[in-house]
Amino acid sequence: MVRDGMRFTDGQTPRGTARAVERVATIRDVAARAGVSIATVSRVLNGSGNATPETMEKVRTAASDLSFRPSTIGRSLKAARTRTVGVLVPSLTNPVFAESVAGIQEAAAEAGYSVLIASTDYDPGKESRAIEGLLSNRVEGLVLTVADADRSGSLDTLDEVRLPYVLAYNQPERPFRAHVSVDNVAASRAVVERMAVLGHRRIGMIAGRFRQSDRSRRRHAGWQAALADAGLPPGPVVEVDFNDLRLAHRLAPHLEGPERPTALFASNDMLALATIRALRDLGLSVPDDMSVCGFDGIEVGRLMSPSLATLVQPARAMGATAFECLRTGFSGDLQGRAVMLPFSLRPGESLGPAPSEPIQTLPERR
Amino acid sequence: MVRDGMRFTDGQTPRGTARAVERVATIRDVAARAGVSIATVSRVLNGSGNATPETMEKVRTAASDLSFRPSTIGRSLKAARTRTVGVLVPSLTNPVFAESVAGIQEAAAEAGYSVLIASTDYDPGKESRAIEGLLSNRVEGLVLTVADADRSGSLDTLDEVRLPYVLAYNQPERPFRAHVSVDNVAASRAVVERMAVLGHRRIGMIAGRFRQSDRSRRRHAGWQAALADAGLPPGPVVEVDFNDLRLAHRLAPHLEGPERPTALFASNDMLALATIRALRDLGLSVPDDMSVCGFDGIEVGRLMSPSLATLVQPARAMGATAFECLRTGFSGDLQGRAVMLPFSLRPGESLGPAPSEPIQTLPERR
DNA sequence: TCCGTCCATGGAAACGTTTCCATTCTTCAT
DNA sequence: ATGAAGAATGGAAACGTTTCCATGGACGGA
Repeated sequence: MVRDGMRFTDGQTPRGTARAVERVATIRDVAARAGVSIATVSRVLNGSGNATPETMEKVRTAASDLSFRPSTIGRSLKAARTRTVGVLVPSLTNPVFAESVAGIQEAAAEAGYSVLIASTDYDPGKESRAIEGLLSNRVEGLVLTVADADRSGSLDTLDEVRLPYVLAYNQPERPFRAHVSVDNVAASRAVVERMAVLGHRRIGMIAGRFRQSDRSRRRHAGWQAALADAGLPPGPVVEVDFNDLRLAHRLAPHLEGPERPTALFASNDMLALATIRALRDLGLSVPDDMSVCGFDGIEVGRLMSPSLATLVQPARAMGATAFECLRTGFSGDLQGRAVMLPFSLRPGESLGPAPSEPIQTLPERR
Repeated sequence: MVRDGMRFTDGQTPRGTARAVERVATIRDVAARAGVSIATVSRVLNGSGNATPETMEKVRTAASDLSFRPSTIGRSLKAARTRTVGVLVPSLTNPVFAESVAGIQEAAAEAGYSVLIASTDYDPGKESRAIEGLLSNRVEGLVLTVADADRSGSLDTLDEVRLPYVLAYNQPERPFRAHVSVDNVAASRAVVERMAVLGHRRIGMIAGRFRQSDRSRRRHAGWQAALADAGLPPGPVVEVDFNDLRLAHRLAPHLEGPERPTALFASNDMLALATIRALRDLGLSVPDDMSVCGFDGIEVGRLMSPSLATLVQPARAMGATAFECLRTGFSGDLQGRAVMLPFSLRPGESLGPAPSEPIQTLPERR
């Protein structure tokens, strides 16, 4: 029995490269040093089963002397549980996703889970490879945001292998897929109604490609419905690609003539920022010549000038909730679960009252 | 020999909860279905060793019928390699970190590595717990950004267990810790020199807490050195906390009198945005009354008005390079490796020429 | 004093891979 | 025809855990 010094139970010398890499201590090393069996070490360290105080002491010191850290991979193999979740988002650099990932990560850490991350860059190839990787890693579940939750090969795969997942931001039309989101239609209505209250009667929309985003579709629907309810004509809709945010030449055609909109609703904040920038390049002032309101509630919106008016989604809570939903759903049924989070309208300098001249011809709406 | 249908080699029924969870297929299931041994399955699927075309065919169909995905955890256990790296950043919601994480993730995916992510929120407790978690997960190495790379318990731990790591953004004074960064001193000098060229002679600095950030210290040093070289007096330095970005009351005292600065250099972009916001709240116009330049080069800076002048770090490349550095260093020695990435100055509307009155008393600097 | 309990501990199996080694079979040169 | 060489394949060990089961000892009650 070796009482002091690291003992390599298999008798081989530590493998090394140019730089001497010590073998990391295993439970056998701890057992040898403490002079007990590995079963006892496991029990003591996990607090399962009983042990003499002296034994516990011996094991604990041995473990700390060797700075033993139980290998989660050995543990996972035995337990058939990895305590790991996967996260898949289109992009980490969009603040709204970054924030929800932060929420997931925080909640996961709290619950003792690890987080494997992957991103798709809106590329279906990357997306499916990412999913494969996560599946191989035996994540216990996934929180993800996909382009279109109603037709997604990745989600089909997940359904097939019956791996639990919860969508974040996505709001599928077929509701059997668990998701956490805001009520995008109602939220968009709130924006448009607010614009109407401010006297705007020609309200356009800048939207992400409908094909590419269920959210964009929903938000467009809300915009449309609110306009109809208010008896306002639908303004121009500009569908833009997320890869090309230089909008000036796309917007210019709609900014001429007496029928030009006085307010633009952007289907997300990145689009709203790009819109403001483009308007400025075109010589228009926001909000004097044109009001703009975004959707997402990214933090930088508060810092810029003019500050960005936006529909705030609780991004961090969205991530955290999705994780909780997933975790509590591990042992139950996730099918059809949907959580709607509250939204709010954050006022900002980019959204002001409509210019006065057109209003004179209209009864003011309260 | 079972020829068709999934066979559970251990004879137990699939364990299930409320929702029938099928056991995921293992290599034994594939072997049984193909009528070969698990060794053969492994060889065929990994392309190691030879096999009859028919055998390969049988194995491949069996694997795909069962949608077999080799468990990386079984594999890792055997191979003592996890093909996983850990990433640790202060915050995922700061765009500059989000972007570097994106770079890491991209490079890692390319190289067939998985990415475990954790964040610290500038909380040492969270930081050490995160490190513990990553160590337990047997990551092969770490890319991380810490508050102060010269005194970091986490880095000491990593050195102790000899786990390879590469710092991103950090630029430790003691250079034995591998890192990828820009030359922060030179970069800051470039900013200040540019300001001088534009006629500014009283240049202040808004900096993150020096205690909290080696970068902030470096950038401050560069600012100081450049001022000295230009024969300019050091302007006011405002050290701010990252948790409280309402700066108006901090800035106000320095904005009075004839000696007030005409330009402010912020040690990072989030600070620069907050500064612009505060100035605006105080009734000053940027850049007419005060120029502001940031440091980081976050993308949203381009979109806002006024657009943000900033010292651009190649954040994505920083992440990608750090990962590559780590990966190629796995088998070698990482000690003392330092990579300096090029920086550039992005002009922006927030940085304009100095107001004319003070210039008349000064020889213009070229 | 003896028997039955319970407690502390150890042995060993199992989880899903990869890989070394051994075995069988084919093939080719002598 | 015989032996050697090589190809195809299978058996089994190993990786680091957890946990079931067995064993031995202490202790209390009759």
